[in-house]
Amino acid sequence: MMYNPTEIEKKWQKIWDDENTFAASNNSDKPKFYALVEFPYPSGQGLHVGHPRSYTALDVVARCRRLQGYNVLYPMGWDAFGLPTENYAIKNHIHPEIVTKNNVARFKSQLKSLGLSFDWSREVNTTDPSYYKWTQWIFIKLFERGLAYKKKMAVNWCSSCKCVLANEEVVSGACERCGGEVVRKEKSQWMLKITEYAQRLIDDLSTVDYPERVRAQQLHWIGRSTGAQVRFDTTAGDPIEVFTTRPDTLFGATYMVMAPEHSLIEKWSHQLKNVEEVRAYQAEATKKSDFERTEVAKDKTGVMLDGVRAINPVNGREIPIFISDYVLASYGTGAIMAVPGHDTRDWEFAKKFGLDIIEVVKGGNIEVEAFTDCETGIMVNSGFLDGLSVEEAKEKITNWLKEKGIGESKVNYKLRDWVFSRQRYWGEPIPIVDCPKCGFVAIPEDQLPLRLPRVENYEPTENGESPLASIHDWVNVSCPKCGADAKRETDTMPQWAGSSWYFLRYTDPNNDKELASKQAISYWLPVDWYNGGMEHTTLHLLYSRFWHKFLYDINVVSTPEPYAKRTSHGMILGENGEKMSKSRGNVVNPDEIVKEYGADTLRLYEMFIGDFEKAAPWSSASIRGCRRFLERVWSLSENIIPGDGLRPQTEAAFHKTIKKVSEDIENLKYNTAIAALMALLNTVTDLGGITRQEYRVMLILLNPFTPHITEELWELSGYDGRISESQWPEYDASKCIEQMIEIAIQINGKVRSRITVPADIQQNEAISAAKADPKIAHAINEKKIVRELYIPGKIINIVVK
RNA sequence: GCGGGUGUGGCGGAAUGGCAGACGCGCUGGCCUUAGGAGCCAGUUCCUAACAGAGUAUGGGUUCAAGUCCCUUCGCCCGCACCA
Repeated sequence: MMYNPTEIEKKWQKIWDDENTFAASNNSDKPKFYALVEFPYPSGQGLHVGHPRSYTALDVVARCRRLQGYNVLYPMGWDAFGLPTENYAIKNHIHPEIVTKNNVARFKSQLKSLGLSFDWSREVNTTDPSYYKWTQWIFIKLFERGLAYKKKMAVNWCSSCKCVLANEEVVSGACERCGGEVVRKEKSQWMLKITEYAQRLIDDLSTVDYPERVRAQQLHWIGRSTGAQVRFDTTAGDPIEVFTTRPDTLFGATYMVMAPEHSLIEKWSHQLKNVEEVRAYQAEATKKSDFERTEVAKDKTGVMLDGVRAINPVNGREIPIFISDYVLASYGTGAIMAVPGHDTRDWEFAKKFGLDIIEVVKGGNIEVEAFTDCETGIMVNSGFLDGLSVEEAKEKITNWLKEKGIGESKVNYKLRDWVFSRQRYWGEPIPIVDCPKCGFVAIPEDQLPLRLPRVENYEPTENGESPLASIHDWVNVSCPKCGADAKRETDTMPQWAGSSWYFLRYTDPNNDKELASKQAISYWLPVDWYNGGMEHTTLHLLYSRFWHKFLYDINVVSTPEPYAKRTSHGMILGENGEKMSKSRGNVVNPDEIVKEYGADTLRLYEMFIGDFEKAAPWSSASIRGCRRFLERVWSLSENIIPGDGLRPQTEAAFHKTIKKVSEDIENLKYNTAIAALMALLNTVTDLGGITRQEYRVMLILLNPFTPHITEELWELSGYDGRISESQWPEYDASKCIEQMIEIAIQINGKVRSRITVPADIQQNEAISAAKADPKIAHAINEKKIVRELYIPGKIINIVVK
């Protein structure tokens, strides 16, 4: 019989559906295992070959765990709010709801064709009112606890999406999604206080199993730095507060710099002799985009405030104050003390403006460049700090500042609060009413969900308001608290809202009383293994950790962290090694691969393609090798030879393969697991066939990777029940050892010959056997043997002179 | 600049300090075939007719033994980037 993947794949997909084979139970005596992949955004382009890499990898884990006796939850859903859908809807005059429905249907049928063992009865969709009811509920809880607030501030504005962006969504000055130019805009926005969780987001990274690159990226993004906040008095009376990580260099502070937006400048305007010049510089700075302002190689610019000077608290020296855009209003206090001797930026600025540069740590040459790498240096020109190490000086000066009441130690984070409003239609409405008397009022919980109104026109407006703002009967409401005329918030939530808690909903997807029952959450959480893309490290992954911690604080979830283990797959590139994209013309469509080779071949190939964590180029030639392998597994069913159990000559090979495949699946080494299975097939083929029991083991080991063909061969071979309900084989370590082993013999570390000896041979016997080998005997000849080593089972090395 | 990776055949890639190149692709030769983008067998790091050599980006070191550990230099990828 021929291997016909199209036929058997359809057959088994239907059976799994009909029999609910992969449904997880919230009540089970088995140990639980929660495997999670990032749910996709159902785009109009359909599934990309990159999606199955992640989905198959965790499908392998999920299927393997089921065979190992776990109660496995492996769910799937749709992260369906978002701009592309809205833009498509605008362009084609179809409601986003319809677009979403169509895209979801297409994605779902594509995913089903891959034979992924999702529990489809738990499917969720973030755009479903019964889902976003709870997204809104969480927002209200955040609001009630002061973690959601509205603030007028400079925001990142994507001029193409006509929408604000979070800091995390700006990539080198451009919009993360569309690449459009990002400019600064003053707007009143809903914000979430993620900064309040900064320290816990750092601390708890040590309690979870994340790849180093993910951990490092999050730490860096949160950007904790310790130092001191110091107050400098000024001749104008108002002090300037600065943050510094180097309080030890205070004696070297020869000028100060404030961000152009700093509020003191306005206050001092009447005392400044060069107000015009200052105003001009401020205007220039606001006009610049973020990208221009943060260009690194850029020359330092600035204006000195003429008329106000600061006083260095350690020596009473009067120093000038500048404004410059190299100081950011949004970090620290928006002002710095400049120590040009020991900070590169300050040094450049000082050189340009002819300011004093004082060496306060010995060791560098401050005439040539700032001496920044000076943590081990000794203090000089620093009064009572002279002679101390940098570390001692830090401590002494901080204590001194505290005693004098002019400063104290301080921790700062680069992380900013999360800009949470979007001026768009296709998102969750923010459930807040703005009442002239009561201020912002959350709508009562029993009125959730606050549904998106049906509208004719959902195009963004030029003035930066949400399309919802023009729907008068929706906007104008009475205040839920006092009944007065009030207005609804018309912005919607960002794309990241729904995905910040979706993994909780899977545990109890139809609950209309709670986002999920406490019981279901405590049973399933934390997620045991979460795989997803690196691109979400400082977005979704960080956001969802924040929300989870908040839900932990209000006693909705029972674990401080949502994911016990995170892994990250590499991208699948086009055949030319470049990122797949329509414009490059190197896109591979998974549907066509399934049609030509079958889903099992696609799955196997994507797992075999290379190191799971690294990017790998697609190869339409290599995939044929995977199909060939499956053909050989198929025809092996017609080559069953008599015999019971494992044969003596295959026993070690099988036990070793069971061990290798089991371990490799745990360690993301899918490629070598498959290589081991290929090698096992070669072994039995060389022996002329396979016994029934051997074939059974081989099929189970292969089942997580290629579920359809193994299910079919299982049935054809007449084994009991379904392979998906069978048991994962166990290996016996003592049986992994071959009876006879080949050992290499080295002379002075170079391999000169090999001998085959019993595995349990003793050192002296092994060495005598080695010396008896003619090549070795010849090589030793009359030389003096200095040393003889036998590393059991591995190598013999004879050192001669 | 900072952080995280990474460098091995023609290609994707294997190798708890112990036989470098597993497994697959491709390629070469053969068998089978009317035919082959099918199948089977053999071979395939480089140099060599063969023996012998050389070989894991670079230069050094540790070791009986180094792709693997330590130091140097170089290249590439990803993230962050005037964060005081």
